[in-house]
Amino acid sequence: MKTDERIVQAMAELLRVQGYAATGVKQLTEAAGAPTGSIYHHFKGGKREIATAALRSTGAAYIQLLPLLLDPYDDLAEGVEAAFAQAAEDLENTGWANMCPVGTVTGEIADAEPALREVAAEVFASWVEEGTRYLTGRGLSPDDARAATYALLSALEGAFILARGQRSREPLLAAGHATAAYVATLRKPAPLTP
Amino acid sequence: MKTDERIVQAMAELLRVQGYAATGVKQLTEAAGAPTGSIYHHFKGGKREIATAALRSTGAAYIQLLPLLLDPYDDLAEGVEAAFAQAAEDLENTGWANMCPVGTVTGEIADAEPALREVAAEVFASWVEEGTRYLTGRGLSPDDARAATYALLSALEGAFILARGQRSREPLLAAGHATAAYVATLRKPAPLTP
DNA sequence: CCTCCTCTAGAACGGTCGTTCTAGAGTAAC
DNA sequence: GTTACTCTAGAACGACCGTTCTAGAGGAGG
Repeated sequence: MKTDERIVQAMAELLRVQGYAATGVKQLTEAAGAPTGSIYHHFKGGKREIATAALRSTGAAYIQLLPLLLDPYDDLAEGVEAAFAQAAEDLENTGWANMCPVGTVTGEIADAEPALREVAAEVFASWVEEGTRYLTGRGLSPDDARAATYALLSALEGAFILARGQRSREPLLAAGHATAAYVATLRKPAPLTP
Repeated sequence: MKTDERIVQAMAELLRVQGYAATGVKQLTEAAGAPTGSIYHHFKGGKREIATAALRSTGAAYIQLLPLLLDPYDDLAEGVEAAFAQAAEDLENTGWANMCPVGTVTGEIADAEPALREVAAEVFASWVEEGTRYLTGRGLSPDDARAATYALLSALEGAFILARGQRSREPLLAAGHATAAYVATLRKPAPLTP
């Protein structure tokens, strides 16, 4: 793997675990196995530029999980609940460290780092677009699909925070169950027209 | 207001807007109108101790909003949707700055600051306890009430992040609608026993 | 008046931050 | 061998961090 890719990946990992402000360049040099000189050679913009690259890269990678997780389930609601359960297991297996770097960073730097906030907004927007497309393909109306994507992402990001804080799967399981119940109401046939 | 209370309140405000790592003691002295000496006189534990006090104080204050927001609505689902809409309006009116300090800090420092993480976990636990009690009082079974509280908190915290990142009410409105739809399914009469 | 104590005030300190700078290793072309 | 260029390597730098320290202001009790 090329050095610049190693740097971006290491940054993504660090952002996911400890956020932007707490991640130092020195720590990044160790995690990426590249000294300061290399880092600033590849990324003249320094820490901020690397973080934006990491957020974009994460954004592209995570959205691919959506069909991967939901396609196996004929019943969409069932798939949603299973996806949250999977996330809960992953979180616990990594010692409650794994989270979504985009969510972590957004909460932290929304005001102090406008450039990063904008990149996070872009990533969220791409997720919503992709999620809407996918759920429309699963039979939801475009409006319902978009709202459901927002609801699903919100529940997931929020449950990550609670689960991580409490070191418990319960928030993720409860949020998954709730989101599944909500999605199930959307798939019911429209009420008969009078 | 006493100096120590001013300090805690200023810290809560700063945590809400920019998180723990990005909040400096110097900034706190300006926001609280108290010099360094006063701060360390009142809080020997320094920044960390003030942050824990701020989280606890916030935790106690926010949970009081629950009955305040939901009591006026006979229909629980309707109340939930209205509460999210209210949150969306507040967020926009403060220039997308207002968030929940507990959520912000938890995402940021879950690993780097174990003491703070533990306080956040306590606050979440108290919210879950109080929310479960309230929703049980509104007619839900204890299990449903607890799950619904987790789902509601998760959706709210997550939607805050998305809304703040995108500077849009849409995530909060979608999450509110979804949570309301889920709550509505819980209030339906139990299926007839065979 | 003096004494005692709480709290204010901010300068000073060591450490760490993100970044820059200088030096050299490696490699390909000629 | 020489040149040119990319990338590695880490020391050095100023700025700022959280914390500690010294000094004094302001009252309360005698």
